[in-house]
Amino acid sequence: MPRTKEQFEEVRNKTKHKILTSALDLFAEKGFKGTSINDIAKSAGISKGLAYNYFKDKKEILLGVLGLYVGEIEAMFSKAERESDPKKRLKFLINQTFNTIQIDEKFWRLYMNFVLSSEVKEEASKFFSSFLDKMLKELEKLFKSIGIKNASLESKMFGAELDGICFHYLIDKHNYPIDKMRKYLIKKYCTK
Amino acid sequence: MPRTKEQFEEVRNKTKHKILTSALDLFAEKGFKGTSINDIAKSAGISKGLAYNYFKDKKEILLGVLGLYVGEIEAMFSKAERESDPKKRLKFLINQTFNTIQIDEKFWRLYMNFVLSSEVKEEASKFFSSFLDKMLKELEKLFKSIGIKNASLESKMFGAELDGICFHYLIDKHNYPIDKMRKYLIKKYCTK
Amino acid sequence: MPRTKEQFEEVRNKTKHKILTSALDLFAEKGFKGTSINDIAKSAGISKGLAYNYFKDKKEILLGVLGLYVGEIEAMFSKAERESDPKKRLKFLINQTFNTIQIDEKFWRLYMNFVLSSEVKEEASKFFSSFLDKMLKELEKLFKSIGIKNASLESKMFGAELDGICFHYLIDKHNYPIDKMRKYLIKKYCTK
Amino acid sequence: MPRTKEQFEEVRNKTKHKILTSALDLFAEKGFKGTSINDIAKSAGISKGLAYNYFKDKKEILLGVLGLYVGEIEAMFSKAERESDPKKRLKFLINQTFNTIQIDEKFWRLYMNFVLSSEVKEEASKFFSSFLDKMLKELEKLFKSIGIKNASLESKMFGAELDGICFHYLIDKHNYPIDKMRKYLIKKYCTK
DNA sequence: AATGAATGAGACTTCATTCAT
DNA sequence: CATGAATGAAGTCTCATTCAT
Repeated sequence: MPRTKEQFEEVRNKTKHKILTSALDLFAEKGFKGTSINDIAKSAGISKGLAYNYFKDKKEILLGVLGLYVGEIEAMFSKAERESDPKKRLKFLINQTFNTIQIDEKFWRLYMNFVLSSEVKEEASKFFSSFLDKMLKELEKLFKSIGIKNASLESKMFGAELDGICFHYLIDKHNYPIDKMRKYLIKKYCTK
Repeated sequence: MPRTKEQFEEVRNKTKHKILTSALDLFAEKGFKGTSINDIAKSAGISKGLAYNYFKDKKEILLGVLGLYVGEIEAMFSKAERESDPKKRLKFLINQTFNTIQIDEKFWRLYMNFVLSSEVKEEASKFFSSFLDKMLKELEKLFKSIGIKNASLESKMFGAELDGICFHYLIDKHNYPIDKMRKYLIKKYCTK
Repeated sequence: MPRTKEQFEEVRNKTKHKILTSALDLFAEKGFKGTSINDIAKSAGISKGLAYNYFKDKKEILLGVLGLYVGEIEAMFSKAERESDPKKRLKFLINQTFNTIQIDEKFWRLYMNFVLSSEVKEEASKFFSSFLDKMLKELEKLFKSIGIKNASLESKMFGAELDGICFHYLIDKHNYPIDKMRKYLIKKYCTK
Repeated sequence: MPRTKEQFEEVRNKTKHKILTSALDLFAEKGFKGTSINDIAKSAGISKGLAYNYFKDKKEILLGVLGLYVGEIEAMFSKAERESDPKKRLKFLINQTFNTIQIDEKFWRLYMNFVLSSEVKEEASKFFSSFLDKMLKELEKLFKSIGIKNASLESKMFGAELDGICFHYLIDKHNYPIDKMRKYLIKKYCTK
């Protein structure tokens, strides 16, 4: 008797997720080109061929990995919207950003790697660039509503600080004083 | 007799340099794994085989590329030393950094790409990490001598700003207001 | 009790037939190697696994497809036998041949493809070669009984004409004047 | 010291030719899909990788094989042009065709296989179809100039005879009376 | 010093076939 | 009887590296 659709669905989801998380780790560590399907399959505990039952090709796996975080990031922004006080909203965003940098470290490593490298030209680049763009626009709006003068420049500097901190944290996460940086930023931007 | 030797030497150096600059462009654009020896040789106008006459293997070419800039960066720091006034020294460093980001854009793209991903594990990573470390230490010293309170944190924030700006510039160099950012930084850190 | 068995049988036959006709279409269009079991299963509206419930492997499907037409062709010949007048018998054969070329176009495409290439060496080749041989022998007998001089050669030429016409028709069926060719042949061989 | 261009050229031509003739044999016997690059390389006595130094991909090898004969066929036609007497010209063409069928048997096997199969859709199909078309047009013209009534139909029948004979010869070349067929055709079409 | 032909390992990908359910 | 997840072999293709000349 065949399995029910639900049973298949569940197996598929499990395997798919295992592939994606394995791929995230490997891509983040060794880069896209530096990671073979074999690496991913082994790490996910499946056969090379099965990966192609779930993803049309290697690029699709990368996009799948990115997809894992799209929802999360958008959720963060829309959740921030609910906070009407601009400074509190900014504080929330800072905290969330620092949280995700530490929790989803692998993803951010991927982000930093791919937004510049264009190993996978169109697909990933598009994703990352648009994300950065969106974030900077959002920040500028927020800075304006806080009443910061020269919001365009200030928000860009703030964005640079965030990405610079993320960058340095990823390079040497064990020694980087990320929590001090977080507090510093909150004090600087979110108090009168 | 020595004449001939010198001429040989000069030809060798020229060829070597052409290989390295070709490689830099290609690595920066397509990544290390994405660039073939053939690509480099063609771009340098030589044969594949000849490249191996100058470099033991592909990794050596990468290290050679990095070596191109080691001297330059160290020169910058030691030149800054000559300026005794700390604020002027910082100003000099900021200006030099922004200059090199724009002039040696390809190198910095490489730097940002490799420091995280380690497509070529040890060799390049080591180079880049140690460079970053050195720079941050230097900055902290400088901030202290300027008399900035909390120099450790402030210098790290300043480092993050520099790298963040570099990062965003490389992502979208045509639209990024890099000169405004430079002026902003100088005003912030180098005036009373 | 027997009722249920018959129903089962009917379902099986229907499914089997669907697989075979789907396979014929695909084999004729994309070749044996160019057609996957998945293609066939999808086209037949069943699962990949079920195909193996009906056929041991891919080759068996091909043989099954050929089997679909064995009966038909033999029926044609034995039906022709019933016509005692040799010229009428030849006329009948010509008409039947032209009919089947147009109706069972896919099969004849398969025939022409496989008789030479032997993608599937022995099985299909044997089938097709023996069919051709039989046909040519039959024709020679017929030509003799009509009283044609040099029946061996003439019948071979006639066979070449039939296969040549089939060949050209399949290459460009929309523009080929197949009905004119048919009439021409009948006039040439079946009238005094 | 590097080899001269001529030396390289010669090596390349030799290897390329070996690849093409090996490929012709294999494609003719086992089909395009049924022949692996490994098969070809082994048969040509080279490494798999080297094949790609000469041909961009497998399709290019096929086209290269076809190219081997393009010149030959066109030469045949233009040589026939020089014979002003139409019947003699037709006789020449018949003889040449039968010669090439026997000498270049492998090529004609390829032709018959590919013109129908569309294993390699566009590239090869185009080549073969246009060749057939051209030949039929040429024949029709020739038949008209001979003064044959109903030249269009007669020339098509003649074309079918040629291809049918070729077809049957390839199926069973050891037993097929190809020389008798040739004489028969010449007698039929080229004498008063 | 210089060339590019040649190799071979390894990458991506496909697919016939098996099997648990 | 029926499903499609899973495997593994095999195929296409790339590329760092070697080597004869």
